[in-house]
Amino acid sequence: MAAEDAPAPKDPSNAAIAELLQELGDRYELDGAVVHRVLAYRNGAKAVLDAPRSVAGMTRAGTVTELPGIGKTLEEKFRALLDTGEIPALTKLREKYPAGLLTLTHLPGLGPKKARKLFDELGVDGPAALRAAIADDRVSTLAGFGTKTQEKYLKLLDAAGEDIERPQRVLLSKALPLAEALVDELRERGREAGVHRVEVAGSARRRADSVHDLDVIATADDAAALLEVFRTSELIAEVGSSGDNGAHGVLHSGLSVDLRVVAPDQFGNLLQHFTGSKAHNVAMRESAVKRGLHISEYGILDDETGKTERFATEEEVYARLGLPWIPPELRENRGELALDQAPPLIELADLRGDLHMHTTHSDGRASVRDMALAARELGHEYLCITDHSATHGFGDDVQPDELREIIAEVRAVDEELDGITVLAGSEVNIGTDGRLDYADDVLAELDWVVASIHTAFQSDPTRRIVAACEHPMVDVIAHPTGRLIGRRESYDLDVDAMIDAARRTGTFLEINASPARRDLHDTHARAARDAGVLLTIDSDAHGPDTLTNLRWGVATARRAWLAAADVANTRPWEELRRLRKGGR
DNA sequence: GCCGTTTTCGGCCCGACTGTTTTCAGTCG
Repeated sequence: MAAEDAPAPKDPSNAAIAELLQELGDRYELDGAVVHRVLAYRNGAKAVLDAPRSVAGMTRAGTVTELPGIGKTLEEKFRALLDTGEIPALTKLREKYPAGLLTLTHLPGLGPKKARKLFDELGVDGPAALRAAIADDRVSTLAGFGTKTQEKYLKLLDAAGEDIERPQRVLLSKALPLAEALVDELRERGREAGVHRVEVAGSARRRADSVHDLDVIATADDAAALLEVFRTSELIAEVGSSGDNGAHGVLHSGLSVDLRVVAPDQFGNLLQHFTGSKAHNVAMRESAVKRGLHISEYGILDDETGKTERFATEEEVYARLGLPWIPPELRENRGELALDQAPPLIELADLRGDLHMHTTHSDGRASVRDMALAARELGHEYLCITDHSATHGFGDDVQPDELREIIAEVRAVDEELDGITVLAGSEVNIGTDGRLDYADDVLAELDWVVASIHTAFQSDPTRRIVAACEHPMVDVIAHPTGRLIGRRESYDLDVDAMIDAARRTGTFLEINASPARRDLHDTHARAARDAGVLLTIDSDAHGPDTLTNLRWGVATARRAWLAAADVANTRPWEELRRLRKGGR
């Protein structure tokens, strides 16, 4: 094969590029760069992660500097990465400082300055060397270090064990119910403490994919009494430090919780502050400073009057800054601070049906009838049974004959049950050749066809998904990127190409509501909507209990700025069926 | 390093806590 026929090296994903920028920021910080330069790299990493399109592609097209926080220097670094496979500045910094030094900065309380000093003065190049230096009592002799610091490091090293990792994040579906249970308890048992308001703040309130801790904000007549309720809650496994207006605890799951109790007239300021995100708050403060206003968790200081104004509600905080109240899901500094009014966002109650779920015919745990009853109980107008298809593994395959039996069963249950429409569908595998694993005449008997990739992720998913979009009977592409939050990156998919194919062919794209997927994720779902593609939100339930997954899909849809009209299954089935691509 | 009702240079959010210090740097959220 001639050299020019060799397949082009794969473009680095946005996640991979963001990781490199993050590392550049960390290493420049270690190198003693001014803090704003370091921040610029971290902002760049966020911009790349938030970008709905391929940053490698944008770099080639010369449009990458349109992203906020990406300037000429970062553009050059992307070019170098694409041309040579590496960023020279990063290569140099990697030679200059050992990786173990960055690992050390993951220890809480040991930052880049301290790590650098340990390296320069004692030659400490990682956890093992730090342990040895402590054993020789050399750390406490350094200027700026003392015996307490040395003891703290030893404890941290012992606690961390062999490998020091970044703090783990917990899926929202695990964390939010725990936060809500705690809030309920504080409201109930806090009555005697004269509790006024208790709210979840932080990334859980923003409905992020995952959270690393929980923040709860409250007001009460008797703060001390409310803190006592917190400390004695059965949800709290371990009570940490605790002061007059706040307490820290650890749940049985290991998740950290901070409770802050404030005066009622500051509740809005504190809730806003602790809801974040950091990027949202920083951007909001920067723009406020230009108008002589200084925002903190305690209030808004007006330079003209010299007075700090406190607000009981978030609405008043935003109004003082000339902004509409911004729904927490939008607070990621993705354009929400330029809004004249908040966009209408979809709510769970807007969904009329659920178009992707499994039964015992494939890998589900309940029958068609039980799924239908559970869906009716939830108030759905319709549901669609979409078991796996002919090539699905693990003994969960459904051959064409069995599919016809399922269709007959679905028709019978639909006939039997009042108050809900039961539809017959399938989640059809997209093969490596881009073809589906049922013949067209079989597919033609279905009300709804879901297509997705379950195998051979490395085998050109873009071409396969585009081919599926072009199939006249495919209604929707399910969990389009294949990611599993915190566990598996998306397969190498050209999302732009998929969105374009979906728009061109009238194929819907799914926001799979399984809490470990939430796929499409927010930025991609927003890009799809902006391109004119209709989304669906589906539970992908494998039993009656997971039909309520829709909640997490709606959370993602709201983070994608979607209104009810942007989601196909907010429509009655009779209307939705007419929206399917032509020829059906 | 980015960016512009401070527009090509000079700025670039806010506050708490800790431990080491004689007034503050480093770290964190």
